Formats: sequence, C-alpha cells, structure tokens
Amino acid sequence: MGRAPCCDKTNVKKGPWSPEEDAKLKAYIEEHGTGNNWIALPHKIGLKRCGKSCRLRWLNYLRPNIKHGGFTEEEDLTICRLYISIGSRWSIIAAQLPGRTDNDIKNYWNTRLKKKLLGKQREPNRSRSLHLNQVPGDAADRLKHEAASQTLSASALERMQLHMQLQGLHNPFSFYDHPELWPKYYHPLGDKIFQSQTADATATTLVQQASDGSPLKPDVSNLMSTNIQETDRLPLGFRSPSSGGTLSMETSSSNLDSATAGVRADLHDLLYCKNSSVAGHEEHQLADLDCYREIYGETESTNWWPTEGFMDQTAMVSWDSASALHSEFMWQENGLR
DNA sequence: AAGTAAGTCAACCGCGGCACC
DNA sequence: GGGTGCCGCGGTTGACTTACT
Repeated sequence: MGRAPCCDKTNVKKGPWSPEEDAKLKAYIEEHGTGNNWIALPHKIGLKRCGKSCRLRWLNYLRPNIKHGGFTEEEDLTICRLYISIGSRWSIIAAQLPGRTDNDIKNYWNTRLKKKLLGKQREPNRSRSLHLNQVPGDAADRLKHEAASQTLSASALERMQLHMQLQGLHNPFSFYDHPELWPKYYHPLGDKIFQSQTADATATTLVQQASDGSPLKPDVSNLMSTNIQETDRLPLGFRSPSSGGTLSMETSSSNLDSATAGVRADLHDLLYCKNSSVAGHEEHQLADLDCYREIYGETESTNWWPTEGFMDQTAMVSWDSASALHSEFMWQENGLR
C-alpha cells in the first residue's frame, strides 16, 4: 500500500500562482502565521492549493527579505566551496546565504555556476561508458570503472571534477594541501565518525541539529574560515571504515591559511577566469585535448571530463591504483551512500 | 519573420525523517 | 513498537524566454 496523498489531487489547482492567490496567502500568514500546519492552511484561506504548494510559495517567493537573482561573487564562491565540501545539501548552503532560498541556489548552481566551473557538460553515464569501452586494457579494470560511472552520483562526479580542476591549477598534490576541501561533512560515515571523534563544537552542533530535527541553521563557517581548529583538520574523508584508521596526511597550520586563500583564489579563477593561471590551465587542457583527439578521434565532445585522469590510458589505470587516496574517499563516499 | 535550440526558473513530485497517537 | 500524518528536502519537470539559424 502506498503513501496516502497529502491532499485531494483532483481538487487542487496546479501551476503558476496568480497575484490574488499570492496576496491571500501572504496576508493570512503575516496575520496568523502558518499555524504549524501547512496542510490545513489552504482550507482556512479558501485556496484551492496543496499545502505543500503553499509552503513552497511562501518560502521561495512570498517570505520577506527574499532575494532573487543578482548573485554576488562572494555568494558564488560560498556556494562553490560548500558544494565541494558537502554536496547538494541546498538547505544547508542556503542557510549560509541570508535571503537566498535552497531552490534559488539549486537552480543557480544547475544553470550557471556548474557550467562556469565545469564547462558545457556531456551526459556523464552515456559518454563516459562509451569512452571506457574505447580504452583497451584489462577487462576487470574497465568493468570496475564502468560500475563506478553508474554508481557515482551526479553530485559526486561534479565534486570530483571540481577537485581535479582545482588540482590542475597548481600541482598534482595540491588538493591534499587543502583539507578544507575534504568532504568530511558528506562522508557516508562522516556524521557518526564526526560526532564521535571530533571535538569541534560547531560542527557537532551541525550534525546534532540535522539529526534532532531542530531548525537547521548550521554554522559551517569553519568550511570557509581560515581559522580551522586542529581537531577539525582530521581528514575524515580518508578514513578507512574497516580499519578506523586515517591515512597519514600532514598539514602544517602555517600553510593552512595560505592554502585556504589559494582555494578561494582558484575557485575565483575558475568562475571568473581573470588571471593567467587559468589561461595556462586551459592551454594545458587544450593540449591534452589534441592528444586525445589524435588517439580517439573526434567522435564525441571531450570537454566534460578534465584531462587529468581520464583522457589517457595510463591515467585511467593510475586513477584506480596510484591515486588510491583519491579513489579511496570517492569509493567510500558513493559505495556506502 | 519563422522555426528551433538552449537557457532559466517556478513549481511539482516522491521520499525520508520525525512527532504524535 | 507500530501506524499515521506532516514537514522538509533534493531531484525533476515543464512553461516560458532568449538566442541562434
């Protein structure tokens, strides 16, 4: 037996809201509040709308102090950094941007920021499988990569790409100098590990708020701040669930500030392409693209995957083995989701 | 000017989690 | 402890607009 519908679908209006409906809803809520019952609310007002629809309309459009469009560079950077760290937790990201709604940020990311950062993308599953089929080599490796392409969520794929793009701006190990990018908040075991092993009160509050149902207004400023606590820098994203251990990855606090600033600058570069490092990176990618075309021909667009790691056979193998640190957290992250 | 493709964004849908009985 | 109903979230859809041919 399925879940009962939240309202009588045959007797509710759908589609865009009229100014009259907006006015009714706004006036009622401003005078009486929501009454903590969205389902009953439309009946009280005399609106032929689903309660969920009313809630959405209020939260995303009618609520006071809502900002639409006109995202600032600072907001762009915040969204990107949080997306890389925690993935598509739009409500949490929205909580860090006063006046912005999760829906607005989600739309903005999907339609603009993602394209700015990753370029025009091709369909990940279809084309990546196609690419893998073209790569000669061990069948087991191929199958593993194909399975990965089907298992990885779109969000994880995008975040992996962003990690790799940021890597490409400096050196092959630059990511590991940026612990603030490690997706510990999004680790499948992260919440539990996080609660039990970190002493960082702020982040613990985030987890507790998320789990106890209280209004989720997490302070995730430590994701953006340069003042990262010692305990907060444990690379939880790289823990082995079986062993419980951590991979050694030393990061001195002295270079942390500069690393954080570096990430900010890198993201800024990716978003706004204002300095030479990006131009150099693009040249590098174009060079790799030419190599790829020589090997595999022009049969498909190649601008979805960054060149490092996927555009040549050696890298395909090394991504699975030599880049164990990388794959470690990605496999964990997605295999256990 | 007309047709088409691409982009944008408001709104919908279904699910998980939680509170209450 | 199980059932029910509501809330909130993330993913998706589709109408509308804009850009391009």
